[in-house]
Amino acid sequence: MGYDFRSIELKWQEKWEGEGTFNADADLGREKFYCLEMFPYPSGALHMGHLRNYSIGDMLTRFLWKRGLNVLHPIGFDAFGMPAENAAIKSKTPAHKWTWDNIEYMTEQLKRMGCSYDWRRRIETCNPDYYRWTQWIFLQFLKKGLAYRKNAPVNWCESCGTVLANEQVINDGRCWRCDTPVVKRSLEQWFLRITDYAQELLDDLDNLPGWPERVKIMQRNWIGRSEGARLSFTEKRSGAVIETFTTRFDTIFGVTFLALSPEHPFVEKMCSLSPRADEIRAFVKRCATQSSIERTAVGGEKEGLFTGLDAVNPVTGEVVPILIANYILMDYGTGAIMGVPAHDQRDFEFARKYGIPVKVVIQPVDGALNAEEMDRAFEDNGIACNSGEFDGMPTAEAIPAMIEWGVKRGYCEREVNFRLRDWLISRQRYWGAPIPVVYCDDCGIVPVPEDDLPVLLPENVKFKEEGGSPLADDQEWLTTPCPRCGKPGRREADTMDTFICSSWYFFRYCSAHDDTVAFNADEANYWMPVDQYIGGIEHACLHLIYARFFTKFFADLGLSRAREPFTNLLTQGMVIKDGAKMSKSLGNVVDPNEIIKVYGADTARLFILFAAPPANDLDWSEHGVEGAHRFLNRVWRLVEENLPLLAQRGPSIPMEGLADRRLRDMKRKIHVTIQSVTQDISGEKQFNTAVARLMELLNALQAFHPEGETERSLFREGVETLLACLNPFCPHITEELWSLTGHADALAMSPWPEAEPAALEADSVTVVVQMNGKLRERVELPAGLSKEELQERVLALPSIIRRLDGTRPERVIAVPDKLVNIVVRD
RNA sequence: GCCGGGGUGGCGGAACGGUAGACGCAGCGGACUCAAAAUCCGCCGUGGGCGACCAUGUGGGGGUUCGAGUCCCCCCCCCGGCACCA
Repeated sequence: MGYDFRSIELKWQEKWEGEGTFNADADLGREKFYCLEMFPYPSGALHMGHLRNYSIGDMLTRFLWKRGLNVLHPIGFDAFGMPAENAAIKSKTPAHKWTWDNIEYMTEQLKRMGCSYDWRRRIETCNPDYYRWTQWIFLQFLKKGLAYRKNAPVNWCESCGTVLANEQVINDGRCWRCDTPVVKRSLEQWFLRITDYAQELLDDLDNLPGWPERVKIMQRNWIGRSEGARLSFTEKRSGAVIETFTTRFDTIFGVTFLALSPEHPFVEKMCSLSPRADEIRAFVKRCATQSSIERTAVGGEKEGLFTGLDAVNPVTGEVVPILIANYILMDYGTGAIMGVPAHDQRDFEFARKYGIPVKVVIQPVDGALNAEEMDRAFEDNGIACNSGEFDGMPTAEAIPAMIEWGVKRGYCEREVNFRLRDWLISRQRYWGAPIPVVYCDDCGIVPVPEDDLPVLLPENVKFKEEGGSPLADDQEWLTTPCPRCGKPGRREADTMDTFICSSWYFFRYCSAHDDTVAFNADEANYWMPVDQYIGGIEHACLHLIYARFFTKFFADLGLSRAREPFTNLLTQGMVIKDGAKMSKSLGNVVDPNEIIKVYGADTARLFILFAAPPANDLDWSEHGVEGAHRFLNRVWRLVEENLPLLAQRGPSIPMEGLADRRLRDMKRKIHVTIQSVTQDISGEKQFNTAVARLMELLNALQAFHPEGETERSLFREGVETLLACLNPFCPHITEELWSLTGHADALAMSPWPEAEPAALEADSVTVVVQMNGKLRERVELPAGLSKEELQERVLALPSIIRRLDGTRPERVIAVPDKLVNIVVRD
C-alpha cells in the first residue's frame, strides 16, 4: 500500500543526474538567479538541520527554474577542520581519507534527497585545487599590507589546542566549537586587517534590505562603532604622554584619576619611575592570573593600585593620580582611561572603593547632585557645570561643542573606535590550508611565490599523544629553501582558520575548476552576488561578516564588481524535538536516512516545509511526517483513480465559459491557489501556508467527482495545477505522475502556472453583519455591491429588522464585500 | 543592564485594523470489514442551553477605533544577541 516512492525517487534522481538537468551556464541573454545554501562540513552524515537547509534552497531553486530564470545552485564541502584531525588521532584513519569518505557519502545523501544541484561545480576546500587559491588570496592580503604578524594576548582554547578569533569566542568566553572556557596567551600570530573595513562593513548594512533586521543588528553590535576624542595626559615626573579615548569629552572637567590597563606598555616604564615598583609588578602579575571571564564579568570586583605617579589634565591643568586597574582592557581604545566617577558607573564604583574624589560636572535637569551623597554615577544627559565657559550647556550640545573647542586648542583629536578587532587567522592545527610563507634568517618573512602554490599539506603525518600540530615537528616538510635567497628556510607551521576557506567559496562556484585563477571575473560578474543565501543564524557574526569582508577586498583588488556577497539572506531556525535541539547526549536525534527510507525524500521535504515557517524553530513530529506522507498518497490515488481522463489533452475552459456555480467555484479555487502559492513562495517565504493551500486544492479536487466533458477538463486543469505547484516541494512524485498522465516534457522545466485574473473574481461573498462590533449574522450577497447598496440590503434583511426591533441605528459602517457594522445605543 | 524576536486550541501553526483558530497533527463519533490496518464521512477553544442560539476567549492591565490577536502606553513571562568597549 502507498505509492512506491523508493523506485520512483531513484528513477528520477538518476535521470536528473544523467542528463544534467540542473546544470547552469552563464548566459548574458538570460536573467540569472544564484541560490545558495551554506555548504556543509563533512562530519560523516547529514543531520536534520542540513535536511531543512537544503529542502528550503532546493524548493526555491526549482521554483525559480520554472519561472524561467537561469539558476545557479551549487554545493560543496567545507572540508578542512578539526573533527577530521581528531578522527585521525582516535581511529588512526588519515584526516584526508576520513574527510573524502564522508564527502562521498554525504554527496550520495544529497542526491537521495533529490537536490537539484549543478554537480559539475562541486568543490571541497581541502582539495589542493581549491586551497591553492585560498593561499593565493592570503598572499594578496599580504601584498596589500592587510595580513600581518603581531605579538598579542590572544584567545587560546586548551581543548582545541589552538588560538581563536574574537568572533569564535562566544557564550561568556567559551570556544564556539567545544564550549571550553577560553584563556589568554601572549603569542605572535597572523592577523587580517578586517578593521580597515569596519566602517564600510557597518555602512553597507543599510544597503541590505533583504537581510533580517536581527542579523544586521547583531553585526552592528559586533562592529561597535563609537565616536569620541583622543586626548593626551602627561605623566608629571617623566613628561611621558599617556593617551586616552573617551566618548564623553564633555566630562573632561570631572576627571579625578587616570587608569591604565595592567598590560599597558607604560606600566613597565613606571616601575623605573615609581618608588612602588615592587607593588606594581606584583599587582600586574596577579591580574595576569585572572581569567578573561573574571576580568570582564559585569559587576566583577574592580581592583586597582595607586602607582604613586601623577598625571596632568591637559585641559584643566589639574593633577590627578595614576592607577592601574584590572577593568581596563588593553585591546580597546588606548588601554588607558580618564576616570570620571561622577558620570561613569564603573569609575564611580572604583573611586568609592579607593577613596578617590568625585567631581560633578553635569547636573540633571530636575535636581542637584551632591558628590558626597551620590550612590551611583549620573550617566544621563543634563546641564554642564564646573566646566568653565561651558556651564549651563545641555549635554547634547556640550559634547560636540567641547570637542570642537578641544580640537582647536590642541587638547584632543576626534577619533572613532570600533569594537571589532583584526581577525586572528593562525591555527596551531594540521587539517587546514598552510599559510604560504617561509621564515628565513636573512630575509625574514618571505611569501611563497604564487607560481609555487599550493603549499601542499603532507598526508603522512604523525600525531603526538600530547597534542600539537604534527606540521610543527615534520622537519622534512618544514625545511625548504628561502624563495628569495635560496638558503635553508623554515615553513610556517600554522594553518589558516577554516573560516578563511568559507569566506570565498561562493566566488569559486562561479568557475569551479578554472586552474588559472581563483575565480573568473566574467563568470563572477554574471553570477554574483548570491541572490538568495540560506543558512543558520549562528553565523551572524562569524561567516557572514568574514564573507562580506572578503567580497569587499576582492572588489578593491578589481577582481569582481560585487561589494556585498548576499543580496537576500534567509536564516532558518533549528530543528528541535521534545523541546530541545537534537543532540546525541539528549538522545532525541532523528536520522534523515531513516526518514527517507521509511517515507521517502518527497515526504521528508514536504513535512519540513509545511511544519513551520522557515525562520521558526521546527518541532520534529513523527505524526506530522505521517500526515505529509498521507497527503502524498492521496495525491497519488487521485491521479491513479482518474488516469484515463487525466491522460486526455484539451484546452482549459476560461471562467467566462463556466455558468454552473460548482464549476465556477472549482475554477476559482484552482486560480486562487496559484496566486497564493506564488505569493507565499516568492514574497514572504511562507512555505507552510503554500503547502496548506495545495492541501486545500487536493481536498476540493477529491470532493469534485467530475461528470461530463466540461467537468473533466476542469478537473484535469486542477490536477495539473496541483502537480505543477507541488513540484518544487516534492519533485519525484509529481514528475512521475506528470509522466503517467501522458506528458512527455519534464515537469521540472515546464513553466510555473499563471493565475487567470478573470478566474480570481468572486461571484458572491459572505458579508458579516455586526452590531456594535459583535458578530450577529452572515449573509451571502453578490460581490461588488457599493457601500450604499450593501447597507440597504443588509438593513432590509428580516433577521436584522427583527434584531433592531424598531431601534434606529445611530450609525452604519459598510465595507464592500466584507462587513456591515450597525451601531445602536445600548 | 542594553538591544532584538516572541507569548493565539491538547500540539505545530493561520489570520490587508474587519467572520480568531486556515491547513495539518492528536482526540472523539460513524461507515466499510468476520476483525484489524488502510481509506472515507462527521465533530473538535471554554462555559451555558434540548435547540436556533447566548456569553466568553489571542500573557496581564489601560487606551485609540464603529470595530483590536493586529495600532499606542504600562507590566509579566520565554527565547536570542551583546555586555566593565571607556
